[in-house]
Amino acid sequence: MQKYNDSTYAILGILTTNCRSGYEIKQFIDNSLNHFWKISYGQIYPTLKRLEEEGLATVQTLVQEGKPERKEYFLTEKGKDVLKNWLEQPLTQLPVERNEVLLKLFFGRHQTKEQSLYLLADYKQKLEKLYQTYEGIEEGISRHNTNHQDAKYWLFTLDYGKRVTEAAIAWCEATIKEL
Amino acid sequence: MQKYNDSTYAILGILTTNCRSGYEIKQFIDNSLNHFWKISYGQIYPTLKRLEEEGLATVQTLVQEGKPERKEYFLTEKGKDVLKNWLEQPLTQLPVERNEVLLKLFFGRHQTKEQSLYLLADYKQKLEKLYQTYEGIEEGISRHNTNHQDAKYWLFTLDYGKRVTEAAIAWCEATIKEL
DNA sequence: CTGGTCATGTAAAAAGTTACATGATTTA
DNA sequence: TAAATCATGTAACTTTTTACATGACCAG
Repeated sequence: MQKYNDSTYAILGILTTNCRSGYEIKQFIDNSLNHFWKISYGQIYPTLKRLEEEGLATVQTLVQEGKPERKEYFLTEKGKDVLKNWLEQPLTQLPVERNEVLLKLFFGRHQTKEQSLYLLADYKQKLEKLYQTYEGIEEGISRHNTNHQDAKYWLFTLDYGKRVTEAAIAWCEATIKEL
Repeated sequence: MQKYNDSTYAILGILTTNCRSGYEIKQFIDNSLNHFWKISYGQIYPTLKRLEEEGLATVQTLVQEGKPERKEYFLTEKGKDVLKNWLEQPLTQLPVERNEVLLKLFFGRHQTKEQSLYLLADYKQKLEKLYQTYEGIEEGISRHNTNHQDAKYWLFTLDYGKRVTEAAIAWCEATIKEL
């Protein structure tokens, strides 16, 4: 079976929800996936084109009154199979999570203590804001999608984000003290 | 001031340690930076070339007996300035950390419960191994570089890795229970 | 004599971002 | 009347990985 990159699988997965057009997919990503996967239009449209070319999806062009044309994509059986197959594979290796703050702190000897403290304080603040964003999304899902079949899994991913962010905040605090 | 990408700054930073050649830089990255930043030869050599061309570093070619030639790079004042300037800037925005496991779990409705459990168990196992790797590196630094000026900062970054990995492991456990 | 270490590098491909172009409708 | 929303897409660019090429030495 041919291989695709993870962003392609993400799009394949999103097509199982009721998002059908490139525009809708982008919105879905920005609202629900953005904390662990983001994709730009520059990737979405060419990918959708390719999915169709390779028989993983079919297109239907809708002409709407007062709105631009809209292309709706639907997974084919082949597309569903490809997605299912990917879902079954465990990940081969943990990806390296690039972290600019750690990179800067790593070379902290070339900075003043104040600069390092500022770097960490700023990072902490951004993480706290992120945590709040997670809480907001979580609440939104809990309120509006209680009986949505996917909601359970969406909440799991948010819980991950919260826990990891919490740990990072605690690290900031501890490191600020130790500096 | 011209902008460079973060991998360039990483290389600039490594040149402040006593790593001087592309080969040594790669080793340094694999041993010390790998948990939050990795770079391939395909990036290192062209970057070093560029650093020299733009006056951020100077080269000295060493002819060694019984070994290949070795190019040693040294930061210039300009190079040091560029590094320092970068270190001073706080990060503009938190990067999105792509996570393949979360992406798969997000579409967990299309999997059996067993598959999701397997995915999480496998992820947990990999995280535990990673945690042990961190402990190993930490011990190595504590033992051999106690009085190295950089050691303190290196240990901070490892602490980050440990804390975040710990949180991820706890999430795996909680999610496995809740599934 | 095989595989590892030391050491350089390049070419091609893949992956991803950014900026642009288009244009109608709706809302403030 | 300005700007936001809906909706498509591409071209150029940047970043990064992968695979290849070269070659000597040393240890098992």
